[in-house]
Amino acid sequence: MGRKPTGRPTSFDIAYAAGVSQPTVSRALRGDRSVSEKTREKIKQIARDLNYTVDKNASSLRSQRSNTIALLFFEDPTPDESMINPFFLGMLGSITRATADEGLDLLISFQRMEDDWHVQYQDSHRADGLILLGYGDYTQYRERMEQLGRQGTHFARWGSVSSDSSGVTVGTDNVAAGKLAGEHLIEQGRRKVAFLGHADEHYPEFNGRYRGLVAALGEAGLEAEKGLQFDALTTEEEGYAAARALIESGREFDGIFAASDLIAIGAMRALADAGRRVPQDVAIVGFDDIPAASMTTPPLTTVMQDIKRAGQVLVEALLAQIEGRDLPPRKLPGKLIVRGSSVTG
Amino acid sequence: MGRKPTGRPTSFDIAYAAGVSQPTVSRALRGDRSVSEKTREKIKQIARDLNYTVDKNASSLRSQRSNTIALLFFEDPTPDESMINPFFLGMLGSITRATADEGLDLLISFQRMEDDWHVQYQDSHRADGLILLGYGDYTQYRERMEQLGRQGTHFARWGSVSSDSSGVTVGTDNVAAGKLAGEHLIEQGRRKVAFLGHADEHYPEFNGRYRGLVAALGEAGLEAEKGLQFDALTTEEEGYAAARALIESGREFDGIFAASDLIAIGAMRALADAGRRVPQDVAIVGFDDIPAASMTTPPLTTVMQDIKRAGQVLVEALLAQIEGRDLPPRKLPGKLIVRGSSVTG
DNA sequence: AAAACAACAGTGAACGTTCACAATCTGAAA
DNA sequence: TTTCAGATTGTGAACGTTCACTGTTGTTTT
Repeated sequence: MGRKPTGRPTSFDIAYAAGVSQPTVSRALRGDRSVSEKTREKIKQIARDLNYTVDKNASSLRSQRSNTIALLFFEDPTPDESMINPFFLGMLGSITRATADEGLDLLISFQRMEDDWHVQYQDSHRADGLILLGYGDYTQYRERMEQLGRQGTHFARWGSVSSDSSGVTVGTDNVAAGKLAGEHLIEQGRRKVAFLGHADEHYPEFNGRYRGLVAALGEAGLEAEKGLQFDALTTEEEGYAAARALIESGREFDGIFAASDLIAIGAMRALADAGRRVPQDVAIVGFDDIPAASMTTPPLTTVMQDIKRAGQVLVEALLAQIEGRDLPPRKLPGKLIVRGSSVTG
Repeated sequence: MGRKPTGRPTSFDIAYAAGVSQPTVSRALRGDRSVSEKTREKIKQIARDLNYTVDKNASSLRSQRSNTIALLFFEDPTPDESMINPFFLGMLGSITRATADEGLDLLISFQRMEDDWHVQYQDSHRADGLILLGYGDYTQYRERMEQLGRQGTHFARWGSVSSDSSGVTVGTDNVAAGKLAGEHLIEQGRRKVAFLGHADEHYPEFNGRYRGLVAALGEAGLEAEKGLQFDALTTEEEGYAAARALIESGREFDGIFAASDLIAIGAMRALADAGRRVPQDVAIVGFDDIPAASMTTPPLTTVMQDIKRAGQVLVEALLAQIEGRDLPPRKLPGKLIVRGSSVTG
């Protein structure tokens, strides 16, 4: 008689060994206050001895809470699936850390815009909420987000902070950060600053950075030439192409503010190919501070996004939302990192 | 009468609507062959209409299978937690893709060597198996792996392929790959090739690469000078320091094989600071082919590890092990990527 | 001393599946 | 006609927790 000899121990085994009822074991291990210290210690000790761990599935099923969140990367139709935006990879590290600190598990998934199983994550009780990271044309996934909102799915998103109807958004204050970059270039004596990156409202983050640059120029009594803005998505190739277009336009310029580091790196290569010296002929500032930024020659001046804080804030905001108290959108400051690509001497 | 009006639908709701029993719904959606096509279609349609999805927790609890695997990064005590080895980040992308293709969810977690909750993932039924990625002193986590083995935990590991007692190991054929690098340098006319990276048995991967280099030199009738090997872990800083030590040793050298790209990048910086030209004075070859490798000036010649395939093979091996059929260790070939850092003209 | 209240532990059910087995219904074999 | 294998579906239980209550103490209040 007795229980089957095989398999991992359950809370019943612990209860039997401790001489208490099974729910008491559950309460004790969960930290419920209504268990006396003495009993709790005893139970914990036995659990440790028997190598017992709470079954996550049973626990989640009964409590309807998985203590897991899903991190979803949305990519624009990327030709090469393996090449992930390094900035988001950094974010991944930070979010991992933040979730671990909260005792949450993290499920991750890369998705293309076309897919739509993201809607399933919370429905199937795999996760209590979602964190969305994505870039590319904003309007494309605005619709998805509204769908999530309608379903009552909890989610937090990194991106341009605006008055979205649902979910919480956390993002860098792009306008202020762009202004930092502009002011720095102006301080370095640059007068004709080009902007590489999409600047229309489909790309609200880039757009904010552009507006910041324009504002900085304006305050210095300079004018932002419209002809000095060239579209580029955040890849090295597009940065190269945009810089090439800029050079071939024949317009004069002595500074470049690139909407992302990858664009800046591509641009630096184009400048080198065209025989323009960085920083002597052209000072260049990027955005993101990805690891590669410090490895270029010359090292790239850039605006750092506070990735570490970003992860914390995203998780915080998501948890708040899950618990029913909605948080307002949050803007994080950017920080200028001055390196060799923008200062002479 | 009737069920409570709120909450998401369960399989009972679908069963009621379809006029069948609840287990039949489960069978139909699961793809069980013993359900007639007609019934299955009907059930699937209704499920779609009612926006029903199977509850992952209930399913996993009953079936004792979570269809989830956990990806664990082991880091050596890293001062800056946010800086993750870019090579492993690439691997992450590949593993994500592979798990998604198999219909598996992926749980991720970064751990320091000191932690030991990794043992819990399978016990608590969060995951069916583990994939381990890590670098640093091998002996440090050899012990952990044996513990996992004793517990009967399923796991696959990326690293140096050897005769480990438990788990499956998948890795690049480091000796062959190192030989590729050596042969290339020799072809470029280099005769005194230094190796930057730990080369002792505590770091079996680096050790294999070193042995490959020595073999290539040997076959060309050259000798590997022991004084030309300098320790370095896989960071830019250590690469810089190692190259610095090499230069200051006063020994002659005209080629460098770095055990990783990060080391190579650090070394290139040290060479530049010392006024040595790459590739004219010193040809340099790295290992990994991380994204930054193509962005340095000059672009870095390196040995590419087949990341994409690696992810597939790891997942494959793990699944096989979970299903009880153990697979032998797998070695993947490396591929030489020639760029500007090793060829003149 | 009776009543009221904590503090703690036990009881039975519920979460939403999947499993093992029994039951039904077909059409074909005997 | 009887029988039986094969194809479907239904029945009851089980997976291992957590939840909502009920009970039992011992302590404090009036």
